[in-house]
Amino acid sequence: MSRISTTQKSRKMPSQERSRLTVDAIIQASTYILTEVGWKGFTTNAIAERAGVNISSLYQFFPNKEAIVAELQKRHAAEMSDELHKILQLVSLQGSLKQVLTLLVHMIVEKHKVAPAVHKAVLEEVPLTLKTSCSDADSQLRILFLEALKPFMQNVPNPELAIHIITVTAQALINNIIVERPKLLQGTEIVTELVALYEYYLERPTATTLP
Amino acid sequence: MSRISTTQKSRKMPSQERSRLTVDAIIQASTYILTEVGWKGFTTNAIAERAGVNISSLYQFFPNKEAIVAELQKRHAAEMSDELHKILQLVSLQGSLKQVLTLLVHMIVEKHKVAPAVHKAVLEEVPLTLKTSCSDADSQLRILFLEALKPFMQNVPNPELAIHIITVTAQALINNIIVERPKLLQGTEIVTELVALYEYYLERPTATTLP
Amino acid sequence: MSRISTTQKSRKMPSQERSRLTVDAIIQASTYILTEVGWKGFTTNAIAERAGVNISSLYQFFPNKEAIVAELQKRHAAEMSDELHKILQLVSLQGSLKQVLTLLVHMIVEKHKVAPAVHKAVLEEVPLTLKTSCSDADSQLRILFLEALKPFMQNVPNPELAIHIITVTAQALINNIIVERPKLLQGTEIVTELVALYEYYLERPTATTLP
Amino acid sequence: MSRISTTQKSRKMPSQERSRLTVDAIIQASTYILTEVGWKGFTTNAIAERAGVNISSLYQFFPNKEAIVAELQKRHAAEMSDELHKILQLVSLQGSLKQVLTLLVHMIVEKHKVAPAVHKAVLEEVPLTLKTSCSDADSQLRILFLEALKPFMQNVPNPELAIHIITVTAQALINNIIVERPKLLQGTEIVTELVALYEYYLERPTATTLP
DNA sequence: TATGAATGAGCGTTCATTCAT
DNA sequence: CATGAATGAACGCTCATTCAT
Repeated sequence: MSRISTTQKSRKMPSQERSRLTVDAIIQASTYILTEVGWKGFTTNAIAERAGVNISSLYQFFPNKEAIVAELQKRHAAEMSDELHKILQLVSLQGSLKQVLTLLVHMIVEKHKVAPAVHKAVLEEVPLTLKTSCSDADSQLRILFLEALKPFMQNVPNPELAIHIITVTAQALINNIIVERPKLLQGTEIVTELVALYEYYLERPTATTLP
Repeated sequence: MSRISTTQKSRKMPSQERSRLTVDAIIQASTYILTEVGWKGFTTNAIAERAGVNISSLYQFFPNKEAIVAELQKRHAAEMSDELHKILQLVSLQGSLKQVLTLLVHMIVEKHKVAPAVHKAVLEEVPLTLKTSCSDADSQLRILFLEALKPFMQNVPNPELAIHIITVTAQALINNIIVERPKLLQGTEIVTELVALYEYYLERPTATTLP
Repeated sequence: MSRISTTQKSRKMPSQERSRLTVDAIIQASTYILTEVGWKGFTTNAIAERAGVNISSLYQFFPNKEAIVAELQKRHAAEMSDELHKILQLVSLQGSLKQVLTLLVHMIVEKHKVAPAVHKAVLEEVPLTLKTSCSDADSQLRILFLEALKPFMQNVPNPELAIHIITVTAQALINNIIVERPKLLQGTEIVTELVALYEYYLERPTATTLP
Repeated sequence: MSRISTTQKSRKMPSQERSRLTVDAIIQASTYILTEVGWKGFTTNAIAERAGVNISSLYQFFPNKEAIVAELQKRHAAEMSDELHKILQLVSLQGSLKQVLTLLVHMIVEKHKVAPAVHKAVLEEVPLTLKTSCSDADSQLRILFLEALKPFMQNVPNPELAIHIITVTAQALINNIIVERPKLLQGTEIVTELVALYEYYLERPTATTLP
């Protein structure tokens, strides 16, 4: 399965104000189509038409369709990352594990409530084969999480793995809830449950051993 | 988003043995293409060619492409379900929570190791829009889990939600590990961690309350 | 400059009578467009439309545009080859060099008169990069020429090269005349000249040496 | 002072001088692309980018793509012509036919060896439909050839046609050899053969008649 | 019934060329 | 004037699906 590198010759970055608008229109149209129509309708022609720009203009700024998807993901990840960043720095040095966890989980859930459509679309519609590793944003995020939660860990043999498990499961669960049980997002139950899930996982009474 | 009815009944009940073989050939070819080539190569023509059946024959047994995907997922889910069924019945009445959890998680992990390609393909390649809710198989499974783990629960306000959380997170985590850290599957660490994650989540020392 | 092999997976050969007609229609339409419109108008869509077949049908029998060009050339070369074959076998064993040469050149010229449009189109319109080596037909032809003319050669150091030179120059000259001086084809002058050109080249009075 | 002159320059001369540079850059870029990439990559945008000039500037000096091709051919033809000019004037009045022919053919071959890439590109990549008749350069050249070789002709009924035949066939053969048998260019065999071909064609023992 | 042939709709992408600043 | 941005018109090609034998 040969894949063309997504980051090939990224077409000219817009230098004039005019083209900045064009690029924004394309991104906006892409977002709209992905969220409202889905991946099947996510065609370059449709995007250009919805953006009100010529298809060739689209290709002047994005070398191919994948690049649009990548940009979408990049922007989405950056948004999330920024916000998390701020909050993490605020809460990291104060409070109990439960308090910190509550804040973190609450924040994640809130973040997902804000733009659930985009989030869902990026996560659900884009074929996983096209997903950029997001490693930059993700790994940075995990480092922050690690630093914020490490002080509370007890008997955790592999803190980095624990953080990995937490972030992956939290993301997955919230996404699943968005899709399958959206009403749960409106209460606090889901936050409570996730805090409960992770609290004792990090503060283990004794080392976990197989009997 | 208008969707064409996905789950029309398969046009023809394979009453004869020949039909059964044809359908199997199609399913087998579909599986091969999905795992070895990916969703992009998953075209009805390609499937028919690989299956050695005429494209029209394919459409005699499957009303459209989605039906093939649905059948694939159905078979895959059924396979998993069956196995889980058996094991769950074996272990449900004996041992401690940790033992039961260990067995369950170990089993899930093992199951994923056996056919990771198919699993990954069904999970990663098929656009989520096409994913049948799998509610039949899944909900049955969750009932089994619920029955197996309920006796151990302490201070769990919503057992059904807890099971939901466990199954969703476990699936997600294992899938993530298959994709991003496949080497972890070879050791027992991941099982240990998941057991640790769920053990105290189900046997909570005291009711979880926000301070 | 990477080239994709032209002879990749040549699509299904037509087995039914119906598709034979389709292929013929495509070839005929291709010929028409190439001769009457030129390379610039030689698009697969135009060919299909002119042929009265669906564009997809075209691609059912030709893997890509190059394959159509190749088929065109193949058929054209085969036609020429066949005729030359026959005539060469007739004249090879009788007459003087001048007579044989006259027949050969006359035949080539006549052949070009018959289908000058196709010939010109294949030779002039198709970018040389797409020209198949034609080695099969051409080399066979040259072998025939060699056998027919070798008995007459005197003091020719490299008969095979001489044949190469003769065929290449004859082709080129006639093509040039078709394009630039078509009226010359109507008289016998051009035949006379070519015979004169080749006659003494093959029957050299003495070995050619540099003084 | 220098400032004034500079201003003057930048108003008048330099604009012409600049234009020249721009045109040269375009021509140079065109040559590069045609030789190194081929006709398929020969797009106005690519040319402008490679030349380091804006696409609109390109269209300020060339009304369309064809004009670039024409200029390319014109310059190439002029180059060849110039050189031939000089040599022809040198050799025309001395030596035997064989000597003159040898010099001429040798010169043509050498000329092709020098810039075979450009030559080949202009000849092979440009669709023949776009080829300018080159009549200016070519006909001038042929006149020179005619004057140089006419004194040696014996029993040649149509000297002008003979020259036409010689130039066309020589060009074609050498081009063919560049493409198909480039190794032949390294020896003298090809020169010898061409001289042999033309020598007796021009000095015919007796008038050529059909029996 | 099983098969080869057919097809409409559309996709991603390009390019020669022109506008507008 | 020079430049970045814009654009219309295609182009090569695919695919899910249906027809006709």
